[in-house]
Amino acid sequence: MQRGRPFNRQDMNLSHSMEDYLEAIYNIKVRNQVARVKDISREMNVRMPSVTGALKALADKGLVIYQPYESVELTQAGLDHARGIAHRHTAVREFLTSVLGLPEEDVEQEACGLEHAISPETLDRLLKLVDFIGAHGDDKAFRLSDFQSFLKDGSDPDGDMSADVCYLPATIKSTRLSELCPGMKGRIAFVSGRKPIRKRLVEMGMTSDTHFEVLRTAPFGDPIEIKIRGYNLSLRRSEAEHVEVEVIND
Amino acid sequence: MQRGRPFNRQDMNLSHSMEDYLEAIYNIKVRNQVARVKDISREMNVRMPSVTGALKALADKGLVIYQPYESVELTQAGLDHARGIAHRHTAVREFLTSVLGLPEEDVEQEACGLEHAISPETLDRLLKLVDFIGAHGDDKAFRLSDFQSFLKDGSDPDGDMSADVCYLPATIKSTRLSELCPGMKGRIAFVSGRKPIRKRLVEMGMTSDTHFEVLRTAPFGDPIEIKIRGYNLSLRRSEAEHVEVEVIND
DNA sequence: TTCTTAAGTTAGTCTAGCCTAACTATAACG
DNA sequence: CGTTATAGTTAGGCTAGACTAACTTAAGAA
Ligand SMILES: [Mn+2]
Ligand SMILES: [Mn+2]
Ligand SMILES: [Mn+2]
Ligand SMILES: [Mn+2]
Repeated sequence: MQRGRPFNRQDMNLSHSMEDYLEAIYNIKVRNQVARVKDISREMNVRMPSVTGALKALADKGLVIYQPYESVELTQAGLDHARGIAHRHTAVREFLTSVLGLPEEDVEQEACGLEHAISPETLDRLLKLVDFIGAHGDDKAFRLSDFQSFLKDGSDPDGDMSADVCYLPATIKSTRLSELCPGMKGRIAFVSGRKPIRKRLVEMGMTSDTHFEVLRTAPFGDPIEIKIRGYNLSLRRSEAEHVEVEVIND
Repeated sequence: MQRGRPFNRQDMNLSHSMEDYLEAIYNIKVRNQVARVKDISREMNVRMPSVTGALKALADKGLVIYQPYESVELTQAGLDHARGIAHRHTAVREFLTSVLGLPEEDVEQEACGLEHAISPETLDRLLKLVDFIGAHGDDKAFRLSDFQSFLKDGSDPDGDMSADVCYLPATIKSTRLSELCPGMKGRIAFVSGRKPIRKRLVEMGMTSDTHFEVLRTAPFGDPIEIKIRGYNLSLRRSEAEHVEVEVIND
């Protein structure tokens, strides 16, 4: 009851449909670097004119850059938003499979329906629940109160996941390079931002599909050092924020 | 991705909006016996002409009986459907509060958004998760695998909830009288079905707002014996199915 | 360089779901 | 029994989001 408007996510109120378009664009770009109308149409199972219409609406909201006949670019706001939706999707999927034990192949559609109604607080706790249960495995016993206190202060009586300086939820499959922790590996998906920034990063070797490993990060993640193409490369945080990566859990 | 149609729930495909109308009608009837346009309008925070339109749509689908200027009745199909939505709502709410520990007052809207995207399998497991954790309380430890095997065969190593002959999930706040287990108490909410059936049940004392307790049920719940207005009353299952009750956890 | 074809856009239609404004029915009251 | 207030309906408008049909663009093949 009380059919009100959804949660305030950064002052932007997107419909389920617009969120799905944004999510699709993001996922296609992570896979393919570029997202074209046909790709989106195929991914979402709608006709191309529907995509054109959605792109106009998203462009009006400042979330994508859309020039007729060109491949669609995400703005910084659009990218942040899209990443958020994709994270909600994976968080829900992982909850359904790893906590509720539902079969992988059945949960995709359901996750994509639920993701639009997940509040920021619920997302946070869902991520933590999945990680908490993942860390405990199938064997180790725990109390609900253990989880509740882990929620509050990050403490865990069994010590498997307490107070990591750098912590990325296991459910997250793609994010900014600047979010990664030392030891993590990944694949450069695409580089965002304005031309000069993109150019500079590409010249440093941050081209799509290249694999890398994070070597170390300074206290506030600035700079971040990675191993890429056999070289060690040091990036400023402001640069690493423009590099969208797919996390690889070997 | 893949914006397809929702789950097949008894061959009926209701929009989120239509589900909310049905849920509101059900909840109002559980509280008030009758649901009028104004009540629905207030409950859902929409204007009255929107309600009139929704009622016409629901009547076309055979879920409500709608005669201009009269209070709205649920058909048997509509009642079943509505009860299902209300159960999804409460299951989600209880999960959010008792497992994720979110504050009661924050979760209503979110539950009402999520309920529309919950599959039957997920509902089932969510109900069981809440019950399982409820039965274990905050203190007793358990493994995820305990829950998983409880899901499969209803067995629980700690024995608190194994193999109850009669089992009603704790999250369910209102249902048919025929679903209740011996020892449970409740309040008659309303009686459904055609006039002669309703009349017969009312003559037996099954009038709205009357409190009762279930004394015992025969193996397949037929007949069911209750204590009501100081008398013991025995009902056939087919009759008890028409009595919608609010469960009272004293 | 022209032809062909796939990708993309435009225009127009339809449905769901909300709204306001204006009209109508019902019931309660004097 | 007529008046009046409230509940309810009808008519009409608007937006979002899908669709088809028809046209346009751009890129590769001949
Ligand atoms: Mn979705
Ligand atoms: Mn999704
Ligand atoms: Mn709802
Ligand atoms: Mn609800």
